[in-house]
Amino acid sequence: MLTQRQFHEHRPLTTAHLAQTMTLLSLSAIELRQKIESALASNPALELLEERRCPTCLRRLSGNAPCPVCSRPQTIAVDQPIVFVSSREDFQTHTSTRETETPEVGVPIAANPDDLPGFVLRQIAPELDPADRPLAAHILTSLSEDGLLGVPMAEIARYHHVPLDRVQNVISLIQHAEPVGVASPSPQEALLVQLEVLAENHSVPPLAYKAIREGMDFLSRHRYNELGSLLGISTAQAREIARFITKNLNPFPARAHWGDINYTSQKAEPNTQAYSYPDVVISKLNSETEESPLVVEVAIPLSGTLRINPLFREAIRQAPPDKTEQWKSDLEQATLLVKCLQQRNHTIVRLMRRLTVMQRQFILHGDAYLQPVTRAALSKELEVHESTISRAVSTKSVQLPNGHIIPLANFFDRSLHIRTAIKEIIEKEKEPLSDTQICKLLEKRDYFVARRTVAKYRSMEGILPAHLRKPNHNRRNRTHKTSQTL
DNA sequence: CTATGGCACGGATT
DNA sequence: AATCCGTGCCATAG
Repeated sequence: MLTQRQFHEHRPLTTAHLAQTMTLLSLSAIELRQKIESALASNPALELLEERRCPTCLRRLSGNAPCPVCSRPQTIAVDQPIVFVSSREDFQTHTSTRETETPEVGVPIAANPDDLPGFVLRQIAPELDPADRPLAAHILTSLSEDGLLGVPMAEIARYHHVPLDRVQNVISLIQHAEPVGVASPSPQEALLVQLEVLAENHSVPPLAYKAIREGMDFLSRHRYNELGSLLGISTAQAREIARFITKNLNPFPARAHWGDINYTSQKAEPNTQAYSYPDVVISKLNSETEESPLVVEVAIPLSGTLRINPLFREAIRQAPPDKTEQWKSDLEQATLLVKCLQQRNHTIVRLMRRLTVMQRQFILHGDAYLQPVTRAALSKELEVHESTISRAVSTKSVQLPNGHIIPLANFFDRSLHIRTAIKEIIEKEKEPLSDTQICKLLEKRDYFVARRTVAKYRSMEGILPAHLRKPNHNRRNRTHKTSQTL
């Protein structure tokens, strides 16, 4: 049990406090913004202090501390990341200046999270027949919050007096822009488009298409045995497929990101989570050199610092008698919120500091270098309950120095590095290698997994068993990068 | 006999 | 407490 900090408030409210800390911790930056905004609106004791920028690097800072990047000690160890809380989303100003120069080229991460239509439009502009612009505009403004097409295609066609297939063409163009699958009429179609795009650069389980096309119903309900019999495969295999799909595809393109998807959350949750909005941004202090400390910015989606309005604290003494109770409780709630917020940030900062040290290689060099770390181990180190880590990790996404945005949970993926290693081995193999042989090769790279597991990963990646693979003399070279910055 | 896939158990995660 | 994931054991295919 963590005794955390003893708060010197006369009313500690420990249970309420703990409960709220938990909730706040599990909120992503976007959700947190809503929460704070509503608190600000309803509680006069809260006050949003103006944002403060570091005079040198223009980072937006939270609280009163000096800019941790610019005021760092000269002698800073390379493996010692600089971790701090930063107060608004547009870190992009200093990490990527390209964006402002060429707005046509959509760099996904730099998008304003509130402007999905414009973001997509910029990407497709070069390929879009100017005559179709109104169509595209119409489509993009009719998107639902999830990024699906809210109105029937026929309606759009009728409205503009154009043939249906022309609308279809525009939609198809839009679907292939980031976030892939937007403007699909249904989650199902969004998945299909994503799968198609994914298949260009990766191998995908061949049955995934059929699973989505025909087994969507089972898929969304986790009815794996039914799905299995539909596809003519075992339940376990069906689960593999489903796993692949949930892991790599997103039925609601405008939602968070590749990764965690809620098939079940069909309930009208006002989840306004914008697409690709990182909760944490990791960059290199000096992006030129290889040996450079990491800079980790934990996002607070507000421009400024939240605090208790000191005037309110004063005023409460002379409150009109009928209001004292109300004001008191306002003040109480406000302090609670602020404290919890601080604690949330504190926890995340500690978490990220430890995590970035352990996963430095992964952050810099990609999937193959991911260290297997369990949440449990980390929770022990940080002396918090494991569910705390779990909550903190599962809802958030991180932007890596290479610009990719991934779920923070990926930092704990126990199999990713092995899977990429297996893919590499098979890419390079001359003759088909059996699982056992692959297993041995993995051992040489210090990856110790059971032979059985190799088989699983292989099928997970949609790679056929050895006896069904072709001898690989001139297999296509793996020069495809997933998303070149164009 | 070897290579793989199915099933089930136990630890990790949520 | 329910679910997911890596593994061991066994059956089956070649």
